[in-house]
Amino acid sequence: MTGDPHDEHLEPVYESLRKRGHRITAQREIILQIFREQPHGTHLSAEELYSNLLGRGSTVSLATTYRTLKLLSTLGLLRELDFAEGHKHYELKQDKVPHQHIICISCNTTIEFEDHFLEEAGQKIGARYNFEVIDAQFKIFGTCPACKASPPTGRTMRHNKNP
Amino acid sequence: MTGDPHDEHLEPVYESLRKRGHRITAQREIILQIFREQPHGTHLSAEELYSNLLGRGSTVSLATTYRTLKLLSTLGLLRELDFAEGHKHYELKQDKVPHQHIICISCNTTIEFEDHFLEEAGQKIGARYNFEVIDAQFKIFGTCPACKASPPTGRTMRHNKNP
DNA sequence: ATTCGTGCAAAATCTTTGCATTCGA
DNA sequence: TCGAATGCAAAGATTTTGCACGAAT
Repeated sequence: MTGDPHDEHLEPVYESLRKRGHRITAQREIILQIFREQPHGTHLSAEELYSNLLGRGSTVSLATTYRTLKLLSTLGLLRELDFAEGHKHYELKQDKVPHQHIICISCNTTIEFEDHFLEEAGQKIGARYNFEVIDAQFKIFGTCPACKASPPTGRTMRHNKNP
Repeated sequence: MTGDPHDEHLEPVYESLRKRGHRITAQREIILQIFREQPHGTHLSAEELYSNLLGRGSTVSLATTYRTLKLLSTLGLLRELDFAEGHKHYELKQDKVPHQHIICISCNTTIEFEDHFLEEAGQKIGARYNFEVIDAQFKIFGTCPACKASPPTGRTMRHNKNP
């Protein structure tokens, strides 16, 4: 994209780390790399990221995976998303317009959409309360067309867990 | 408020339960009762609700507490809120304008605000995708004025857990 | 009478942490 | 060098579940 791949450490992402006294380790680099490779809008859970890491031969531990996700989220480099599934998801925070989510509480399907107004609203409202805004998330929970048509089962519904 | 307290079972809340074949049990009643008694905007975690139950002599089990919270959320009677603290919070869904939240990722303080536009936006966007909207949540994560001024510690920050 | 809901306790998930070692600045 | 970061394994926290009994319709 920018040309020289060795400019990496000059990227704002690494600046954010350095600025606050955090070190740039191989583990943090590869984790950020994985997020960069994801199609825009992809959100990974800690386990998914960990599997991806193992898949490419990395020896990053699960503990470090969690620690890194938390750190990067705190720094505002990742968005921490919660779809009420019992675990969190993370995605790289782009400079572009962030997207928001619609989540089906029956099948967990998520649909993404962009909305400039919501972004601005987050900034404005945060400013109103003197908050330093890291991320604004708009989430719509409901039932998707498919699940409206055919409920999971006739009886007590259940979220998809281990299919 | 309305007059006759025995109209309870005619309330829309109970209608929602019956309508879908769910029974009205003493456990569900007392849990709903507790939520009704909370000041508007209060959000309880499962454990907080459970403590409240025990406090008033109820013998509702923690398992039922969880099951009821999930059921009532699915029915749209409660809002399930996630402030990235590792556990969820619930609040009674009022007919009034729902409020949204600003959360400090450092001290976990939450501030509430209302915004008519956001409510409408949730409905409209959901409709655009043919979703049956149960709840729309706008959350702003950031650092509150106090924490901006005095970071928790000089070193690695940590969320408040068991003070 | 049925069928759903509950309680109990065990289990499953997800995440965090203490400590010794390793590594980045 | 020297504190920050990591790996490992164990612990913690939160939520779910199987089963037998009790309750609501």
